[in-house]
Amino acid sequence: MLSTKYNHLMVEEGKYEKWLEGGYFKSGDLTKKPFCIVIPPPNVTGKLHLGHAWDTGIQDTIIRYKRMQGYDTLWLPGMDHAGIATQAKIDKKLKSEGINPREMTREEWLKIAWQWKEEYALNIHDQWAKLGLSLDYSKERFTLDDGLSEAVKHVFVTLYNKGLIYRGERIINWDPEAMTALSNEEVIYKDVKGAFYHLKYYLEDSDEYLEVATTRPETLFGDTAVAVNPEDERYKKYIGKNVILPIVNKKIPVVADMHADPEFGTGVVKITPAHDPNDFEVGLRHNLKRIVVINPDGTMNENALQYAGMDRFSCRKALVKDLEAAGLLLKIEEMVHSVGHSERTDVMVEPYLSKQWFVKMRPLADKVLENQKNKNTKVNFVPKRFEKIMNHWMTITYDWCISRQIWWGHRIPCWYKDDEIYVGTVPPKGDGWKQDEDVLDTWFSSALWPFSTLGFPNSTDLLKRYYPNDVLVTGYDIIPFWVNRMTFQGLEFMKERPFKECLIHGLIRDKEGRKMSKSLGNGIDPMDVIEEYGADALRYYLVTSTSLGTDLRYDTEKVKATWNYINKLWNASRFCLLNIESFTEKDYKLDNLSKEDKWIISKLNKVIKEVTKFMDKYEFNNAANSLYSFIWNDFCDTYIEFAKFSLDLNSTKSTLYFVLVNILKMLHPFMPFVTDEIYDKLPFKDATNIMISKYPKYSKKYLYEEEMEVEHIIEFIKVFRNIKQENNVGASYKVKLRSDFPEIIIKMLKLEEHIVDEELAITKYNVTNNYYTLDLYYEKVLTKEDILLQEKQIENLKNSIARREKLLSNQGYLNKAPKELVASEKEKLASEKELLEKLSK
RNA sequence: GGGCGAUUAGCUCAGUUGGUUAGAGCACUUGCCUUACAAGCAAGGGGUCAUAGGUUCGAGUCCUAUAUCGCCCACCA
Repeated sequence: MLSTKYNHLMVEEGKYEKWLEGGYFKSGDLTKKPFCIVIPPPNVTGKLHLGHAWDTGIQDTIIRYKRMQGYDTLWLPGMDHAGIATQAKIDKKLKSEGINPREMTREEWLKIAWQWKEEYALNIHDQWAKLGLSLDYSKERFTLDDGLSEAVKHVFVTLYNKGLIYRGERIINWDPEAMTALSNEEVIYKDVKGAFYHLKYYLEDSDEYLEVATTRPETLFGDTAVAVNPEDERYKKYIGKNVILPIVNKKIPVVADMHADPEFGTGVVKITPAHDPNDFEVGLRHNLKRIVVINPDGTMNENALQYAGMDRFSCRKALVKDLEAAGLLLKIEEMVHSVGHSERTDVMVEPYLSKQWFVKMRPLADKVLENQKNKNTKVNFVPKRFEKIMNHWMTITYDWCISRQIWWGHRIPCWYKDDEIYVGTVPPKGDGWKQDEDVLDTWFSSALWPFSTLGFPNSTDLLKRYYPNDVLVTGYDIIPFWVNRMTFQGLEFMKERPFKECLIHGLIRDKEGRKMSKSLGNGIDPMDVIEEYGADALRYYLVTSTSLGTDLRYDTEKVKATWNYINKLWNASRFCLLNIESFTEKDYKLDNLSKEDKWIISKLNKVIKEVTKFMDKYEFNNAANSLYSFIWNDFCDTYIEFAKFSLDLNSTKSTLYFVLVNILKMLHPFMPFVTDEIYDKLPFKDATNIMISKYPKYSKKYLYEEEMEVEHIIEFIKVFRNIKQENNVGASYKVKLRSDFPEIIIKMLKLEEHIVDEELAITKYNVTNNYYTLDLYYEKVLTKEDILLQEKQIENLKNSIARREKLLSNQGYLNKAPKELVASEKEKLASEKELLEKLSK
């Protein structure tokens, strides 16, 4: 039997192991229809956070629902090597141990990295277990495992051969901390206080100068021209002349280029082709030299003359000081401008000329845009509005820089020998070939996740059965990084969308609406929440408290409220179990049912219909709310109270059992642990475990036509209690029944000892809901307040009647409103009028 | 500059083809230890649905402006 109070620790203890032993998470029953979700692989850098709990909670809810509906569900687990992030963490750890990671050999370092990965993978497995996720571990993958590496190589080589991957010298975003190139998506723009430095660039052999404004004076060592707009009257005369580059004292030309905006700054732009993407383009147009002045680690190189070796920011300071001393600094204008920062290391990225590998995006993106126009083959976003984000990104896309100068990742399958280049899935034969040192962007492998995990590039049975995936669940923040890229790679290599539906949830914020972050110290460890309130409470709260796509403000009070809800379920179950302990399958029959039995079953039936509808639309909040009010209000507060008067009847026991089983099943996807515990205690059941039991189905046979009769009984009980309390009627009162009263009302209100036949000469109150009427007699003189109260009741009624009469006299309403609505309005009006008459007799 | 979202009770949020007098949890008031649950039960108070127009028989819901907050994208010499 269940203990008197819900104890989440005891309930959740050992359950996950039991599920694993039962093999319930395994996919592969070919007699069933397949349903597949691949997990967004968490990074092997650390612990799972609340966002993961939310994301995976949603997926497990879907998977458990589908599994109970009879699908062959594959929820494929896996992890991401997370190149830069993981390497940064490992390096940091090594440094803290006094080891310089760059002095290690690549092989030595990788050995440590794999140890790290094993350690963190264990953590993550442990956390998945705590969360109760029904993942099929027999199919688990890692982005760096052999199979996935094959897929990566295959994709790289194929795209290369198609001309969709190329190597070239471009301005890329350089992270001087991690010392690697980044893609545009890995750069986060932040507003920072900076300055506009106005410098004098003297014209050759002249006292005249051009005023050049720059935010990055230290790049002037790489200037190879200054540009003015060809239409700019102020500067037309200087075009073709030379200016003297300050400090460097070198001649550079004044060129005419549209890039210079006469409206912006001074209208004169210094051109540094090696350190600015726009200047790079200008340089191409004017055939300018590209001079790199910064080292990969962010220090100045020899081109910076006496500043060589200084950090880029120290150099800026020193240089400005020297310029000022030389009279070359006109003014410093403070300004706030947005500067790119590395997503992972948070240092300012440096636009940097460098030879990197790129994916040519235009043809791939066009395929996505084309495919999204086809209703039957597109990726369907839920909520729909997120489709625009993908479309927008695909429209404006630029080539994707995929090479990274780190060690942790897929090595680029390209070999060099003198001037020869070889790209292939296996190393070239012969001596002297040297493989490219770089690895691929982490997202290059993540982009293949929906099919690389299923055996691609081989045409496996798994791939045939589970691709495209049915659903992908992720946050809106990684649509550009991941969803977009999976989509174009899926279309390119599988000729089909990677998943039919893409569910987008929001971000978790703290109670004040701020992002959870380490620097704010407002992060919450899901494992602590599980310890305090249980995984069921956490999951239910996360999955059901917002509609998809919106952010969630994490509120401990709500987790607590969820715990109370589970405790309520626990106790209701306890009540049921206490009364059906010796109940057997033979006794279980849904016949000879009372009105109340039929009523709750009918209500349950409607809830099944509603919950199923909501679940199918992924509206978990609505599904859960509908279940909540049924369980708490209809089942616990009403039916169980009714049932207490007929617990000896088989019909009551059967009804209790029937309702309990069905609510347990519907709750199971949201709170797997506690529903398993209770289901297990049932005297008999339809499956060895609730997670493989059959999901409830709506059935017309449970409809109860006289449902309203019971509703009227419930309503009367409420009216009576209300009047009793509002009028301060104590324990001694009498009632005279004026209509036929069902036993259940008399029992519920405990009226037996209060019933009299005659009229009494004490305060009388006519209690009615127009279906049941009684006179309530009690010892009290009617005060002015009481009379006011009665008057108020009458007034409310009059107002309501007036409103309805007006509505029903409106010809437009009568003509256009649905018939049922009009009929029910009429009925209500009649009943209100009748009630008014009685009250004001 | 372009786009998206939010604005509903003191707080956090539902309200998905426009249809009774707008809901929930928490908080609040009153009365109850009624043997499933006091982490509970019973009853109650609390909202001009951001503002202004419009469409409609009927608007929290649709349209047009405006305001405030948040996010995304682009630009930023």
